[in-house]
Amino acid sequence: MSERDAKTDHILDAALPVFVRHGFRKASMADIARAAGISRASLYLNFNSKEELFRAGSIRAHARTMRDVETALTGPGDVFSRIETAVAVFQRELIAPFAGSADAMELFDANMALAKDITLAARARLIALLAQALSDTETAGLIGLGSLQARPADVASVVVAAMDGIKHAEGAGPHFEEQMRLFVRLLRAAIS
Amino acid sequence: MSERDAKTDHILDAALPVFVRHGFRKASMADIARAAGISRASLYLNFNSKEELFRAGSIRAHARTMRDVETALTGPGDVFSRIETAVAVFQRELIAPFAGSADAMELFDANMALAKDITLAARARLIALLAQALSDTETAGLIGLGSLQARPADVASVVVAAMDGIKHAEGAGPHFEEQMRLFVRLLRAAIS
DNA sequence: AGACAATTAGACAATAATAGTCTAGTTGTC
DNA sequence: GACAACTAGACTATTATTGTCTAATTGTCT
Repeated sequence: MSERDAKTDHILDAALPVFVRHGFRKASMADIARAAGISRASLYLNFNSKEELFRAGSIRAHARTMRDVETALTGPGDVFSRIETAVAVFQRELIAPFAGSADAMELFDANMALAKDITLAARARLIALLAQALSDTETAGLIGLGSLQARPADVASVVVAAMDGIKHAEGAGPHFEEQMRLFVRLLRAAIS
Repeated sequence: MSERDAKTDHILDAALPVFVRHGFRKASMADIARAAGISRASLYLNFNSKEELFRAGSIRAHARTMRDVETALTGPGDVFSRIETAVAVFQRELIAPFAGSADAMELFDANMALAKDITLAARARLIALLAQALSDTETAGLIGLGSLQARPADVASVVVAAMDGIKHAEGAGPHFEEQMRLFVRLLRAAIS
């Protein structure tokens, strides 16, 4: 890792809790510079604007998460437990850290305004990865999608949609993993 | 309680977490109005300025705390346990709620700027109450201050100073009550 | 109905905070 | 000394916030 990347990482590490605490709008570049232990001028040497900085943070978080999601899907266990883990990773790394913020809505709005492409691409990739896992497992004869009359990609889409729905349910904080486990049991029963 | 006081209380209840979360400067009147579920215009009908609102909150917190401190000092137990409880109450109600904030320093600064008189009066009253408790106990012959060559008010001042010192010690969050208990044991050993 | 008090959304000007840029000076490294 | 990275601080343009005001709305009382 280059010096430059290390510094970028350090700044983003410092910026994250500032955004979580204050939201995008109220988090000032001065706050972020102070948190990173550098001057405001230096901060602008690394990022041309607050929006670019936020976008870089979103890009890094998505990249890390998708790496972990891939790891989860190539790990041990049957396809259901791997899907369950992958979805849990996606939720834990990309959603939970911000959902706890009082400005969660504003942060998600900022993300869609500044990193919509990244966010949608990651979501599409998650669906594709889940579909691939299902497809491989079906080819191996371990599950059967015939009874559902659905392609792997369709099932993967439903899994991700369910994840979204469970996430958005009220008071879903501690319930997410539990509800997601239930959904996976349901899935397992349907296509095993 | 009049309707007016109930509304005032409701607003202050809503404003407190906003100040704790954002600090005085970044907490806007719009934030507070939203938290209280009223319009900004209505907020200005109840408080003429943000500073006046903050001051009212400080006044209320100090009044409540001093009431609880008095209760603690007239409660059961020997004078040492009563002092320990009283100081713990003072700390828990007036300091701990803000010390947890990321903007703790700014909040204490704002308080000294806007409610210095209230704050110093409460502190003086705490010392006076402790001194009175010590004095009564000495009159009853249960403790002796002679060996220290100190008046009750002097001992009370030292107790409060110790409280401050322990509060300000680094990482004192969970250690406060424990260290304060130790100090009280020390006090007990000295003048019992 | 009509008077009344409390509230609201929204406009408004004055003030303050912030973003982004720039300069001059510092520090540490080759 | 040359160089790159950094810094404090000044600076303007933009944006946010404060505190005030008006007109409209709502609910309450007579």
